Amino acid sequence: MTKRQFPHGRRLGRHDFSGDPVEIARQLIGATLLVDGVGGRIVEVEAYDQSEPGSHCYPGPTPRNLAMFGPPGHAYVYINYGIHFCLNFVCGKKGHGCGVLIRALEPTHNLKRIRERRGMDNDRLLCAGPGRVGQALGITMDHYGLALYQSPFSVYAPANPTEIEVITGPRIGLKKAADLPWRFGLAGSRYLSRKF
DNA sequence: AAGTAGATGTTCT
DNA sequence: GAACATCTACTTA
Repeated sequence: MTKRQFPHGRRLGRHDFSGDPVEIARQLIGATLLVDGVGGRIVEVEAYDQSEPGSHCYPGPTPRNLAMFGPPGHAYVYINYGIHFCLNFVCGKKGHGCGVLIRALEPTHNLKRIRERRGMDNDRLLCAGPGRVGQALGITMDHYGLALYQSPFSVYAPANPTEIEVITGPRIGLKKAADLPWRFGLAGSRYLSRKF
């Protein structure tokens, strides 16, 4: 009998997000993210923390960033350039602002729906960038603050965490704290937003 | 392949 | 007003 290759490991719970955002960002590479059953494998993320000026939570709690000061394991959604809905996983401990921006997915679940939402057939570009991920998954402000371990979200650990090669680099699009190497990606993936 | 401009609206100075 | 954790379409090579 042949060994069954499962697409992913166990479902992540709230405790999986309570920790250092840089460490969690690294571990999220290769995980699977679904919203209402639509999504794919996480191939690129960035970490953000209250302690550095590149982060939205650097100034402390505001109406916009409040979710990042709430419990870990919830969604922080922001609108970028007036157009794009970008999704973050809130990490750390309640009261300390930090999170992980989901920058790119390898689409694996319900490609049909993703292509519809994105209005294109080029699989490589469906989820290659935070704005594209938001559109592909149908993210809106309705998702702000929702738990990642409950419907409509589901996040699954990688099936084979030891075989995943993670590459690191500076975060994209920042003028402040642009030197921190807090961008992480799946080595060799063709679904990255940009080369490392 | 690489560069530029325009879209579009909330937040910050 | 300016900046902004970006994307697309269009230009130039």
